[in-house]
Amino acid sequence: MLSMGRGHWVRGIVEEIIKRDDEKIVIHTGKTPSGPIHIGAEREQFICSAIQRELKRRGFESTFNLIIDSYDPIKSIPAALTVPEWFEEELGKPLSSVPDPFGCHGSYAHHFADEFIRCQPELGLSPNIIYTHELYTQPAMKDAIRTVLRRLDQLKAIRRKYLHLQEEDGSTDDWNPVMVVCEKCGRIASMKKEVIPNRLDSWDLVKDELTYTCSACGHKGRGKIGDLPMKLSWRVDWSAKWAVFKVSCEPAGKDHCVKDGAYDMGLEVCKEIFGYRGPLRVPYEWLTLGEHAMKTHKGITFTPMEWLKVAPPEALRYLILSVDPMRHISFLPERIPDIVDSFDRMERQYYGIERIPENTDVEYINDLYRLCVKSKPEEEIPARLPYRFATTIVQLEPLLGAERILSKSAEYAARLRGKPGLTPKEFEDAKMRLSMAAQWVIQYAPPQARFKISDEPAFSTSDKKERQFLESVAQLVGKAQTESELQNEIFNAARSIGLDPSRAFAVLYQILIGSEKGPRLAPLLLALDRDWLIKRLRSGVRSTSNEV
RNA sequence: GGGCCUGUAGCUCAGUACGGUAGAGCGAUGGGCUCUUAACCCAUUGGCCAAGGGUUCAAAUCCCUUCAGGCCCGCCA
Repeated sequence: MLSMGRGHWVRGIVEEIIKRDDEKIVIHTGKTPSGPIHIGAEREQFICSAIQRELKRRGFESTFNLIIDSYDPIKSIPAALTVPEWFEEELGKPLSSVPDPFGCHGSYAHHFADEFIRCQPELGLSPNIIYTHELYTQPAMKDAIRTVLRRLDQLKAIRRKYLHLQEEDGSTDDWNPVMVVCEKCGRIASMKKEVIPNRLDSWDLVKDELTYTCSACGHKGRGKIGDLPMKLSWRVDWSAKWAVFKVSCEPAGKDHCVKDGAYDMGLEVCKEIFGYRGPLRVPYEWLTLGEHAMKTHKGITFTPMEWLKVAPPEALRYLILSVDPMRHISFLPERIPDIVDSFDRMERQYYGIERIPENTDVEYINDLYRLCVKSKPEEEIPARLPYRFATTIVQLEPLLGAERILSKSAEYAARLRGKPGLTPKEFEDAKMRLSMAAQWVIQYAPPQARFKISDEPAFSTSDKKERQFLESVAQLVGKAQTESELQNEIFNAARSIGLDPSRAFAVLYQILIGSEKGPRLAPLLLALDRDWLIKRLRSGVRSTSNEV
């Protein structure tokens, strides 16, 4: 996709949008809050965000709406969710009128939508939020319902074509796409074995009246189109919103973009029934959790909120926006340090302090960086605490304490940029990365990335020089030392005994953390309780002297 | 049955729209650094570009055919 001077893929999309010459540019995206909304949904959000930013860069204003499909019926309860027994009764009601099983929001829809929405500003996104249960009270949507009923035969023909239904004349096709929320039981569909929407029995467009039968409780109702709570079914609903909002562009997952799929049919309905040409389609592939697709209903999810606990928002934007929409992204939480470090590298390239590989489009880097930062790039490159470093030092917290971890980290981050210290903003960033890294270590770090001081030494030596060395170090730590003195003294001790320094360090790490390598030694030794440390060092000798 | 995506170094992937003879990061190995913040620097190691055929002076790139993996087409983005 990228090559010399071409820039980011979003440019191509934006060019097509501009070519449409819409009066107003409206970008849409939607999500059904049927359960926890996972990180894959952010792909659509970020694509829209990127489009909006690129439009702005070219001097075009645009509107970015996030439609929450809160009026859809709840069809099942996600496996990962524990709900009260009586929740079965809620199936078939609009998500917006199902109670929040956690009790903290006004409805089921609000609970899950809200968690997602609250993450959006953190991720550099600021869509207008539109709930469909509110949208459907608007006159424009009521009109859309009237339009659909007026042109029902034409609509049915389109539907038959896309769903490959046999009957040619449609004489037995009594389908209609208008669903009514039952005044008696509150359901919009029954969920017994399959989804059976509440249907209209009759309608009178002159009187603006209709009758319906509830498929769940059997209630027969009647009322004005303007008064009754109702919605259009899926593919027609999508088109209606396109037409009502005059949507210029809406990305969609590959499932909807299949030939003769929902998007194709939606566009035709939009054009033929509502008289609007419909949006530019931007198809995108899925973001999977390793090998597996995320499935809300099976509880296989990773949510934006979980991301924000362990990694910076820019890195998520980077993960998603650095990949062509039609390419599949395989995400694994274990790889977060790679992702953050890659983002940092790109940042350094943007600011010209890291070499850009040959054949790489500089414009692409520039575009991508601007799309990844939350608002605008800073004048100067911010000093960053490398995430991988953070994952290491944070594991020393039980020994060094939070304060020294923080000061060490700040010092290190500043030194990497050749600065005397961090600005308050950079300091906050470093602090944030430390807490994220700490959380990552707890939740996602693979075994080789973890270490800790073992309670019992897992190592002892019978080598004479090594034993002598350990004794020297035990004596060294008994004296007051600065870090650099101690570090040098350890080297000197090893040399004077004739022990290879790298071996000497390995021995110490083995005794302390059961590994060949570890964090810088002197600060670690000084941070430990002195008596404990001396005992530990000598234990590495004593246990063998018993054997000998 | 129909459609989409992917297959390039141990790993993650650039490079494919406009063909010019394979790159990056990570890893691994070796070395350096009065000697380790798993740092840094240097070097080395790495690939029949899934397979076959075609077009061409020239193919990872275009065309055709296979194979493998993933996914979608019943309101899951």
